[in-house]
Amino acid sequence: MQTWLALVSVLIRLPAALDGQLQRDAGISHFEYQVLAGLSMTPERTMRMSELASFSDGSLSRLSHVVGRLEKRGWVRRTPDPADGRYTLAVLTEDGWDKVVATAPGHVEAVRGFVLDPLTKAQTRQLRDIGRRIMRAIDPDDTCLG
Amino acid sequence: MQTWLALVSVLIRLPAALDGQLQRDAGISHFEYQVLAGLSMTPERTMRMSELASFSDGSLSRLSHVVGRLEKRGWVRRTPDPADGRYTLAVLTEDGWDKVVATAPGHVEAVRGFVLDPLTKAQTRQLRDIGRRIMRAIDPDDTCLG
DNA sequence: CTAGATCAGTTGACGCATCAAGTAAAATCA
DNA sequence: TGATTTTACTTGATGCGTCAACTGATCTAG
Repeated sequence: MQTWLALVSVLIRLPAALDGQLQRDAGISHFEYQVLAGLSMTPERTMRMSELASFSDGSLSRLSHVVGRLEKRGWVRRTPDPADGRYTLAVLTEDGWDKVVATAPGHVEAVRGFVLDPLTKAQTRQLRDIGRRIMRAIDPDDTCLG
Repeated sequence: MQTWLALVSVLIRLPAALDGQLQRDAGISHFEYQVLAGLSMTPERTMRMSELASFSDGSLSRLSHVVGRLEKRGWVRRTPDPADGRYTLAVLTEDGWDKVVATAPGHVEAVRGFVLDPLTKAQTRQLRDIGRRIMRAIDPDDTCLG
């Protein structure tokens, strides 16, 4: 019960704190950051919309709206996949890359400050395992986690 | 890093899973449930709006909107606090009490299924401590947690 | 080779959260 | 006592996420 109440607060307040940091320092939401960061991590800075959606834990519809906005800001562009016209490729532009490079350090520091630093090494390891167990309970046939 | 990726998924998917269960089974959001459950836990089934807001980890504005909806559904009513006219008391109605009683078991079971059951006893204890440490890092002068 | 089914993505309407501005009651101070 | 400030809350405009309906491309059966 105590565990649960502690967790509920974290579930609400930690995302709010992280969103706040990104919004203040970079003018983007955490979801937008995940999208840009996801693209930046691939060799070609490119991903299919559906891949990107599951990577960033969002629906395809949500991603479509968000990428639309990111496109207007000049950080992403879309092209049909030459290999299969049903897929759409989201590509990080040069400006988008710069945005990620400028934003990442502050965000990583916030994550450290809020989550990693307050915990012991053992707790950090435990938390990784705890997270995986919970994810398995929520969605047994999920393949996102290593 | 692995810890962080695991945690991000939990932060997004666990609330979604819990919201989903409540929405399907009771037609209310997790926040609405927290509000009703909070009121149901006090002896007089009554709380000041500002107390209720901090209990349920939401802004006063958000609570005001939500209580407005709950009032329309007949589960809560509002009266000015006789002791101080600035405060508004939110009171759980009989129908509201019945709603909580009908909803709680399914929700508790979902929490068990998603969070508590997959973890060992030691992990559950660890998670409580982890949650508190994170909350302290986010908001050092927060008094919500025991 | 073509008719239907399926897959990937987009779009628009609706609901909820957030922010800024507003109201009303109590406290503070002149 | 009256004027100002503070506190508690409400309201309305705006923006984002969700759901259902849609478009177009590819696959499959006959």
